[in-house]
Amino acid sequence: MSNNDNKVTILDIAKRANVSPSTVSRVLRNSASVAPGKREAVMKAVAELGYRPNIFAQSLASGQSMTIGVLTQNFGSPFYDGILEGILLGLDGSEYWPLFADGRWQTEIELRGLDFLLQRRVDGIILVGGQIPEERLRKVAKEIPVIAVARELKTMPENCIYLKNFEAAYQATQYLLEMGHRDIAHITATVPYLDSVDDILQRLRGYEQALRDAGLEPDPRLIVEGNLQQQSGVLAVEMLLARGRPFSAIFAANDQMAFGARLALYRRGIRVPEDVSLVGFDDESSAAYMVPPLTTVRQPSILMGQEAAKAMLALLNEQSPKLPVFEGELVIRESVARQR
Amino acid sequence: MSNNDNKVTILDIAKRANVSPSTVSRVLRNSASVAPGKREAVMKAVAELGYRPNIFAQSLASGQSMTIGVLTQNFGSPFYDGILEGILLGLDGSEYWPLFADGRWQTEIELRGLDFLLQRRVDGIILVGGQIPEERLRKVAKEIPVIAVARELKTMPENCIYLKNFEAAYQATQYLLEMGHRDIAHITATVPYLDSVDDILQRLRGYEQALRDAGLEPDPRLIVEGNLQQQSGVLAVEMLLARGRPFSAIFAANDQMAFGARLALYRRGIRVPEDVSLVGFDDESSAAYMVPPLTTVRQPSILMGQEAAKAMLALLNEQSPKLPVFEGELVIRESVARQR
DNA sequence: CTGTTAGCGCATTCAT
DNA sequence: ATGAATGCGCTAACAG
Repeated sequence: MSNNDNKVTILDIAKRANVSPSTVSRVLRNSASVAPGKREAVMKAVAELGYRPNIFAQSLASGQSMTIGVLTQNFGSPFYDGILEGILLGLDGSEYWPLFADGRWQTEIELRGLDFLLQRRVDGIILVGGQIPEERLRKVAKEIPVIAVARELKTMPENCIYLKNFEAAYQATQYLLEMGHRDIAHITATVPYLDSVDDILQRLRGYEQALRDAGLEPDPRLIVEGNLQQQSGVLAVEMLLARGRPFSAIFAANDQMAFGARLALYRRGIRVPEDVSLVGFDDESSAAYMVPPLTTVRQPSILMGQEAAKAMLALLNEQSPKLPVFEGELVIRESVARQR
Repeated sequence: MSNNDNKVTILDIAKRANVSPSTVSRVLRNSASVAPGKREAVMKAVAELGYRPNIFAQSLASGQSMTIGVLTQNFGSPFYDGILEGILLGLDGSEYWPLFADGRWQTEIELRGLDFLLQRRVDGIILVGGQIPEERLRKVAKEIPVIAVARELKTMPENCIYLKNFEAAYQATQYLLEMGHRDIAHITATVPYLDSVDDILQRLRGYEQALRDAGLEPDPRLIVEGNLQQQSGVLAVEMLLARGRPFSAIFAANDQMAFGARLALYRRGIRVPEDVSLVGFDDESSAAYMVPPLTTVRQPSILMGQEAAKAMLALLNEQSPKLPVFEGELVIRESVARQR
């Protein structure tokens, strides 16, 4: 079919430079010392002929693909895209190139994506969230390096970059308590085809624990469930309102649902923060531009992605990086008011 | 180095199935008819040995990489991510896989990305926005199919999927005029290292033309310049306010800047839409969740991405797709009020 | 330091 | 319909 080879091979430049193909290979990948004169001749020939190494031949011969598989969950979602951006940044300048696959929060699709990446012979895999069973991951990790971002793997903790969701949620809830709130609602989430995402569950647990430590028993009527998307935040608030149980604050498990909640409150004429205070999670960039700006927990997605990329490069370089664990920093903005 | 081959080659399954390697290849790629018995034996062996074709060997031998290069501008930005999501969707089910590169709105980086994709021997290239000179693109297009999304290529119009920015901006401005506004500000944009992005420029032109057609001369004091990001919308409004030229409406060249504008107005105690009406562009998902919801021009990013992917697949299949041109639909929400 | 020789795994003639 | 042979372009021993 339509083939895009400029047909210049290592052989052509070998002839042009009056050396052997292997010498060309050597200077190109700097794998052994070559006489300065020949090196120069090779470089010259390369430039003159506009030579471009055929990556498939390279990979076939060397066994390395120079690619890193990135298995994400939700292409187009602010938080995950931030991580991807970070990975891109972290890989910049390296010889590796990312190969993306999207699991769409469905384990089956995710597994297919994993297979695809494996078939593409990626040299390493970065998981962004997701739900692939750890057992499967351990099998993969025997073959190639595996790093998980925004997911805590119980059985392979040394391969994860994540945020302490429980602690961060605890802190956020505690802040609301300190501001005098006693009736604090929580919007948690499940995703389609899946009962719960561990991160989100940890946030719920942190919320509950903070209440208990303040001598309050979590009230099921104050806990509603969305699906991480904005629209579900709208519905969650409407459900909350319908239940008739009064509340003075809402803590949403992510910013997107907090935005939805904000809109629902607006539609009902409920003011933020005068009537109800609102706290989100993730600190995606829109959070600072909500009206009023949203108090939220900062999850440094870009940084996390960068760290993941760096760790992967280290692993590919036979080193053992120590991965950072992130604390969620509470970013206080005007969406929370003191409750008298 | 760390090599991840399960070492099962076409030869192994040839032996196992008592056929020749070429027969195996034939059944695997369905390139010629094979006796049902042998075909079955091959399939069985494949399954039993867990055979996975080596994609590099395939590519090397066939000259096809089965990948499509996607050159984007701003990984992590809502609008472009939407397009990427669409491309992913459109490619789903095909044998092709996307390879992403990010130009970061800098022509130099973009050109490097293009080279990288070419070196990766992609079978086709989808450009998402960007500024690569058309001359260069035409050269590439001689080798492999090229499709541009969200960018109008003057010299190769049959390869573009874009939105009529001028007309859409005209329409949005006209709407504000119909609502009684006469003093309409516009937030346009340039990006770093670049004077202007053509899309954005077209929106400015559409705005100006609508004013003129209504008998109003565009007032330079009502035109401010951001950089497409949210924060620049804040600054733009502050600049506008500082100029002292009254206005009753703002039309921002994208939603992100509209969000920034919204915040700036809020901070100044200027109500939307009672005091100032606001219109954005793109209809990214947050627009509907702004408070109040943002009137904006819908640019169907996901759909555009899907169409691009489909068109690319058609081209790779030696067909000539006719590409759609999108009209921007004005989505009317509460951020605009009638001016008395 | 450098050239020669073998593959890497598969697709594709060319015979049969 | 099928097997044998050749080559894709490059890397990596292996000799010198």
